[in-house]
Amino acid sequence: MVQEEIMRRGPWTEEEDVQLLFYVKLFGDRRWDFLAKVSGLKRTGKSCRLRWVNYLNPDLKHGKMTPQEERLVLELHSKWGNRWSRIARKIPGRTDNEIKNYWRTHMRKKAQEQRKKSSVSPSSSSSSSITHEENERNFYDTGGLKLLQVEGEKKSSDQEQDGKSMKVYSMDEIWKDIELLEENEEKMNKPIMGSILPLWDYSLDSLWKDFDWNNFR
DNA sequence: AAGACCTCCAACCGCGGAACG
DNA sequence: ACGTTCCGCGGTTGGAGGTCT
Repeated sequence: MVQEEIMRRGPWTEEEDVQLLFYVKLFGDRRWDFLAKVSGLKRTGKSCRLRWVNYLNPDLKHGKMTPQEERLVLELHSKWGNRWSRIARKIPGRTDNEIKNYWRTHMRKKAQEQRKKSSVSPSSSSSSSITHEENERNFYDTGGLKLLQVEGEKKSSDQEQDGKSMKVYSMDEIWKDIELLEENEEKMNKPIMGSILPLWDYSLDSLWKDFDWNNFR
């Protein structure tokens, strides 16, 4: 279609952000196709929604995950697997995208560490036919922490079962892992808490501040 | 100094399901 | 009941910036 050809894609500009903020404020964060049209933004409704949900929404926190949030993510992921939006709902101010990205980057690291360990002492996985690559995939992909699932433990194709979730990873092990991680971070002189990104805060704050809603009423 | 490699995250895509006419 | 539209989800990609060699 001709209309699709002129649709903008890629990174959002500040002007587009301001424009979207204005129209969301005006019409609410629903009916994204409509919003996209009336705003004059050459973006799809989908793109507008994504920008709002993942970035512009003032309820969002930005910056590094706190240890508490990390724990929650681990705990909830062990319960629900890759149900990112569901996990996000339990962690105020964080989006599914953010959590998903966090999980992929941090858990990949963990998986690699795990891999190193197991290659040093291969005895534990002697009966398994799973390759290292498969191990890594299982660890941070759909199965959550299946890698560490004890052989013979009941397996379920879908972990989605509200309160009666399957347990694949003991919380003790999770805490231990986190403590180790935090120790390492402290040794490397990296502050864990309170490192909110000033740059982002500045830009969005200024965006919200500079934008005087009253002028548009 | 510079090129290669890695990490992180914003944004996109495809799909399924809900809502609506 | 059916088709269409819209929304939300999970997976994936691309690029910017950082780190390593």
